[in-house]
Amino acid sequence: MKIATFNINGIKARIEALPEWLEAARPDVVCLQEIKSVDEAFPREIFEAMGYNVETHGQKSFNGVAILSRLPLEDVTRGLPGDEDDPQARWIEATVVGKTAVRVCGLYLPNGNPVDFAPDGQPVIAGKYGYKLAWMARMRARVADLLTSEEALVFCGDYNVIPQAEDAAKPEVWAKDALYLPQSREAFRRLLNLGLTEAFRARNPVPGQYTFWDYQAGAWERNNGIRIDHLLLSPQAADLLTDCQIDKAVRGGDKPSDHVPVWIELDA
DNA sequence: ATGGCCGGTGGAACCGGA
Repeated sequence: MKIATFNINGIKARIEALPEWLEAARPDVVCLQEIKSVDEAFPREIFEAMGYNVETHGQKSFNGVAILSRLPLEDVTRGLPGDEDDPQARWIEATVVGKTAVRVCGLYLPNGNPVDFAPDGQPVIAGKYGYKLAWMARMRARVADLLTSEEALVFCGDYNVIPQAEDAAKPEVWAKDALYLPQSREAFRRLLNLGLTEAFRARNPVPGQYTFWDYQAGAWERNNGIRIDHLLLSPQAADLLTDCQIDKAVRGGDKPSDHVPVWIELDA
């Protein structure tokens, strides 16, 4: 079972590039982030015609996540538990019914910038950065809850976290950024410490592998990237992991997203 | 990580992104 994550930065803008990649990569399941569309406006027919079941959790203008799957999807839920008043569409779950059932959670973790700093140099945990860290705490609670089921779990998406220095071409410039602050990286490690395996790092112990290159300042041409799109696996899913790759070439295609797909192969 | 972009909104600038 091939499961991918892809921040498409707008479904309307990627209406050609996304089907092209699906045709070439043929994932069984793909979690999309930043669909930037309400559910009613998502062009589901295009993907249904390609054999995918389509489940969306969108909103107007920003954010929005979706799951496309060639295999049946069951028990679809929308929204990250822990704050019923959160209007931002950043979380969707579904159980993929293959040889082995896999619970797939697609997520678009808040960016968190800009960050304010106190006179002592510490980041102020408020505003957008406060929302990011609170969201990560909510996610941790949801992950812990799901782990009690002992099923194969995949948490994939745009985490907006650079885990380590080797995951950025120029780590020094990110020192005061919400994607790389110690508090963000600690919260990411706290997720891993629940017992999750970060699929790419588990299989590729090489630095300088990125999933995002900014549109500005020739970042792609200079390979000035960061690795922020991740797939985290429960022990039951990690036992089935046979491969994990970044589809870097997608960034060099026509009208690309600023992110590229990352995928795993599970023996499931 | 900014000189340099892009997408969405709404019909011109502006916000949000990372």
